[in-house]
Amino acid sequence: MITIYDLAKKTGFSSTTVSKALNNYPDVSKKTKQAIIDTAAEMGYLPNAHAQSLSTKKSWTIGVMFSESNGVGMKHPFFSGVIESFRKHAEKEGYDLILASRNLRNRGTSYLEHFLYRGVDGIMVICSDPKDPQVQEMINSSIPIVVIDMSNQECSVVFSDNLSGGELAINYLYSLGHTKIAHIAGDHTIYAGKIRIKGYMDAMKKRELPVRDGYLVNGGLFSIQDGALAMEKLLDLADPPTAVFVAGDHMAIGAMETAKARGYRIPEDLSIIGYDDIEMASYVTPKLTTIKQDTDQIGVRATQLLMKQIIQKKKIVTEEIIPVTLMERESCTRLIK
Amino acid sequence: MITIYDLAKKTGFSSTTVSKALNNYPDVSKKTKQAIIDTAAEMGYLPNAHAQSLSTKKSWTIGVMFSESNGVGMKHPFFSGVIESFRKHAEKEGYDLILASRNLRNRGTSYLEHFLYRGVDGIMVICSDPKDPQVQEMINSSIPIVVIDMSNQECSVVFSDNLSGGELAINYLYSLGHTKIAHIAGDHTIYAGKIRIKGYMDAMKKRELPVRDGYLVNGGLFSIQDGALAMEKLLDLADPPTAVFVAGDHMAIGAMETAKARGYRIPEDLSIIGYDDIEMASYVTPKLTTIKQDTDQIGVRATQLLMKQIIQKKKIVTEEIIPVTLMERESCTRLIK
DNA sequence: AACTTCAACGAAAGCGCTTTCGATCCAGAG
DNA sequence: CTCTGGATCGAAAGCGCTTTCGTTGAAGTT
Repeated sequence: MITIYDLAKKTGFSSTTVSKALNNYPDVSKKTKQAIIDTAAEMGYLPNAHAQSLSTKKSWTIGVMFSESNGVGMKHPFFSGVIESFRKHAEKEGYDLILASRNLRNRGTSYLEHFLYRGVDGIMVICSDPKDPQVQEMINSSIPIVVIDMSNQECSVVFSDNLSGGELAINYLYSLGHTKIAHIAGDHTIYAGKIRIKGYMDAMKKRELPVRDGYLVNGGLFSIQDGALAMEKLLDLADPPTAVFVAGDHMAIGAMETAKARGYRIPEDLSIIGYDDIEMASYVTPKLTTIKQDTDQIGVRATQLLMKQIIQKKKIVTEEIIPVTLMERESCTRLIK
Repeated sequence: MITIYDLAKKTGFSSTTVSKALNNYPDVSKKTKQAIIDTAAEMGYLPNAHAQSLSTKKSWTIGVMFSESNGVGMKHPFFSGVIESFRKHAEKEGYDLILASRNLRNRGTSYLEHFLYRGVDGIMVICSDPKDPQVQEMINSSIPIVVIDMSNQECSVVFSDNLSGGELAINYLYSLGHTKIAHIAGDHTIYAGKIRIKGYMDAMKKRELPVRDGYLVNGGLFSIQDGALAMEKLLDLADPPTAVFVAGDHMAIGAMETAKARGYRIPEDLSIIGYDDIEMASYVTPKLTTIKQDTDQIGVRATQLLMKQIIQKKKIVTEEIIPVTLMERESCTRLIK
């Protein structure tokens, strides 16, 4: 490894001047600056990030944490979509992402501690559980942070407009003539799940549609199996719905599976609308009509929010709500009386 | 931030002893060791990773790079599956992953340079293009590295058994009575694509099945659209196949779409088998029969291989071939004459 | 000629930690 | 009572870089 001292020796300047030249300080002449840069290139010099960070207290890294409540981790399309978008944009600003582990050598450290240990400049969290103590700890610390997919009054958050998502869905279904509309909900410990329930309830009330007994069924942790199970309950009802708004695409797909298995035709006998617009939604049969979350935009806004805090060196608390859109496909149709 | 000097002051020992106590050196008594650890906990001491790395030349980080030939990046289920598995296992060994960017502040640095700059202990690469110059550069360097999804004679690689994958597929189709079997291939600049072609050709030859004109069609970069296009070509043939082995699930799904659009029933009129076993495969209609790549196992083996090199401090060149399995679902059926 | 100004450079301390190499002290050996 | 060896501890250098502050010399002022 070649250091600034090597460059100093070679060029005849001091290490101070070398450092300044490399960092484009004003108090070094054009000529020596060029000379130093040239020999740096020639000798294949690379700065040492650790030394730099130690000295400047800035690491140009961002810690990324996602809670894996249901064990899917990065494999969930929503997560990987957001992370990828975030990565791309953070990269443009010069930051690397570090995917942190918790159970590092020094046992029993929290994520916050771990990020502190790593000296990250900021933290990006994707978490759906507002009560997660690990996330709380990070939010309460003074480090710049942006959290995605939940709401919080004490930090920067960005999440989809889950409320109007429900409105959109119900409105659409209603416009197709449906009135017996059920909701397969995400667990209410999960922020998005809770709000989507509210969206559903509000929209139903607004149109004076009754939420019949059993029409609000908990679909658990958003998995395909959960959705399948929930649909069973719905179809077991004495007076089953003609349309169902499902809080997640995976669940919706599971729901379609059981409906089909039970002989229902979709959408003729039962309209289904999902939430997320994962890639799969476009390729199941029938193609799933759904509420699209804009993972790209979420990543973009999250980056901006975090950068702002890092630069200003102060936390800013704000809510960034990303609009959702209705993706009209094939799983819903006009109610035939 | 509180340092070992603060601990030294508080406990009355030297910083040397504090450091030794924290690192469990043998030449510090049980009693003082405990005292130091206690006050460290009490004062909320956290080591500084940058200082540590600077001093020890070990960063406990692994650089991760994936080539985004087709722009999907981490969003592709295979990538995110492997990365997630790798992360989990590297974490157990005490390593954090750093997702690197190339165009950092210092413009025009390569990935290798960037990883060197970051001082990673090793590199994990997911790349399908054996010719990628960036990857070559890394392989040729002396840093521990493991590359996934391609073959190479000069480093540790782990990839699926693409050859027997083809064999498996053709064998299965053949056992169902098919002889007119086509192949929608991945571009041959992509390692997996190339080998799967070979697997197809070998298996066909082995059974003395003719590869008719136009039966080997290039599906490009593994996208759904690519697959759809390729299937058009196949169905335009004067003597179209009765079964097709597709080099990737996305392509297979695209292929199914056009086949269905053209009025073919699957599997009655046309059997289709894919490659990957992405989640979606189980939920399209009909459920896609496919060759499953074991992303978990790939991640596990990659971690092990990399750890080994890091510990032994020397590159080891070896090939780890992960078995694939046939996932029999609904998109293939016995040929009805 | 004496003085101010400014551009260009360098000495040195500091960032927080590790590690080598002594130094010290005391128990037990001779 | 002296010597040896082992157990504990610390001084100091070093990792590679940044940054403050001072120094130098030449150009410009009066």
